[in-house]
Amino acid sequence: MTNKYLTIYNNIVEQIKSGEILPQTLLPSENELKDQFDTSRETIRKALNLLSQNGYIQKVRGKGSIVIDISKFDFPVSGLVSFKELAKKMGSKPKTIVNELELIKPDVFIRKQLQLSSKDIVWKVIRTREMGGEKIILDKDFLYKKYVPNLTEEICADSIYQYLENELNLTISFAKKEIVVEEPTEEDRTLLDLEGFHNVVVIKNYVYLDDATLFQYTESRHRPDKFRFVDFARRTR
Amino acid sequence: MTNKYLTIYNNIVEQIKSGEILPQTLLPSENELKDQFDTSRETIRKALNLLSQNGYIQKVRGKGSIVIDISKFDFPVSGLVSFKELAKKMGSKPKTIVNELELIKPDVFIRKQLQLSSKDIVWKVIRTREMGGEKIILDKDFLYKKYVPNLTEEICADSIYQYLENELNLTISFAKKEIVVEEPTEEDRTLLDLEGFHNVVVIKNYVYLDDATLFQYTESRHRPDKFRFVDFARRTR
DNA sequence: AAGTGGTCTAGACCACTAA
DNA sequence: TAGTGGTCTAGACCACTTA
Repeated sequence: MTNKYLTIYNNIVEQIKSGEILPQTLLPSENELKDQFDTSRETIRKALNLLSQNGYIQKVRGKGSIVIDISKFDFPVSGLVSFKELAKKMGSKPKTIVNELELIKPDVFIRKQLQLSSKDIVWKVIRTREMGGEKIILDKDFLYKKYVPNLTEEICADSIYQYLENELNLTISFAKKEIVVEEPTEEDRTLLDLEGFHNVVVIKNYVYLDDATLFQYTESRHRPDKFRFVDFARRTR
Repeated sequence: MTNKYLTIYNNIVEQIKSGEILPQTLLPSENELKDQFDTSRETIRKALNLLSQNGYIQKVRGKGSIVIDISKFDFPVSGLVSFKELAKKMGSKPKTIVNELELIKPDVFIRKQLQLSSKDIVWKVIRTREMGGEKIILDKDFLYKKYVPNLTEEICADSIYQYLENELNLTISFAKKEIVVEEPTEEDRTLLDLEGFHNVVVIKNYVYLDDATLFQYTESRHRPDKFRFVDFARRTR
C-alpha cells in the first residue's frame, strides 16, 4: 500500500523518534511540508492530524505544530499493555493454558452481553496466561458460533485472534472496553496464582466485526499488580 | 461558532439518538448527504469521520456507513466516569474536602514527573471526595507555580479546573493517563473510608497546556468498588 | 457496471499569533 | 502585516462491494 499521507506520517514519526526533530520545537509549516513532500496541503494536514491524534505533536493555530517530548513516557502511546509485551518485559516465556473449550447455550448474562436469543450457541473458552511461572491473567471468551464454526485447543493455545483474521477472514474492527475492579471469584482463586491479592482487575471487551455486528464478549481478569493501562486523551472542544 | 461539519455531525448524532435513524441501517451515502446538506463531499466526510471516531457509525468501503447500536451501552462513550457523574448516580451530594493546600519544593518523584529543577516551586493540593457519606476518592494535585500564582481553599473546594480555564485563561489541551492498582498508603488509609479494601486504583494524569508544556501532575486514588473506566478503541490498520 | 467510501489536488477564505 | 493553522470547495481517480 503506497499511501501518501501515511508515508509522510511515518517519515515524520521516524524523524521525531530518532531525534532529528527535537521536542518543543516547531515542525516546518504546512506550506513548507507541502513543498518538501511535493503534495497538497490537505494531504499534509491528514498526516499531521494523525501525528496529533497519536500524541506526537500539538497543533496551535497561528503558531505551528509543536513536537511533544515522547521520551518522557516509558509506556506505549495508548492501550492496555498486552500479555506479550508484559512477558517480554519480565524476560520470560509467556505460556497459555487452555482450561475449557466448549460449545454452550449462553446463560442470561452472556445473552445480554452479546444480544443473543436463547437458541443461539456460543463458544466458551477459558484460558490462563502464565508468566515467570505465575498464572496472572484469566481470559474468558465467548464467541458467537455462527461466525466461528470450528475452534480447537491448538488455536486457543496460540491466538484466537490470528485464526479469526487469517483463517476465517473475519475483520475485527473495533471494541468497547470497560475496566472495573472486582473481588476474585472461586474460579479466579482456582485458576490464578493470586498470592494473597484481594482484587482482580477485570477488562470487559465487546468486540465487533467489520459490519458492526457484536460477535464476541471477553473478560480478561488480571492480578492487580501486573496490570497497567495507558490512555492518551485529547480534549474535545 | 458556525462550523459546517460540526453542525452536520450534531444533526446526525441527534437523528441517531432520537431513533430517527435506526441502528444497523446504513446512513445515506456521502454523495446523497452532500446534496442534502448542500455542501462538498470532503465536508461530509469530516462529519462522518467524527461520527466514526465517537462510536456512532462504522464506515465500510464499498458499502456505506452502518449505524451502531449505542443503546446497548449504558455508559458514556469514553473516559473515566467522573466524580460528579458518579455522585449523580448514587443520588447523593458530592462533597470535596481540602486536606492540604501549600507551596512546596518538589521532591524527586514530582520533579521527575513534571520535569522540573529543584528550584521550581509547585502547589500541592490534597483533596478528599465524599459521596453518600463515604470518602472514596483521594486527589493529589501538583501544579507548576509559574502558571498558577494564586490558589485558595475556596477554589480547590470548587473546581481547580474551572479556575484555570476561566480565570487564568489557561487552556488545558490534552493529557496522558496511566491506570494502575496499588496497595493503599498510610495516607490513603487515613483520608479514605477504605472499608477493608486492600487495593486502591490509581489514575496518574499528566496534564499539558496549549503550548505543549507539562504543567500539572495529578494522582486520583479511588476505592476499587467505585471505579469504572470506559474506552472506545478503534483499530489502527 | 453502478455505487460506495478512500485518497488526492489546487485553490479560496477565515481566525489567530507574532513581529 | 505576514505567516500560521482551520475550514470549505469542486473536481478527479482509485479500491471495493453488490447486483
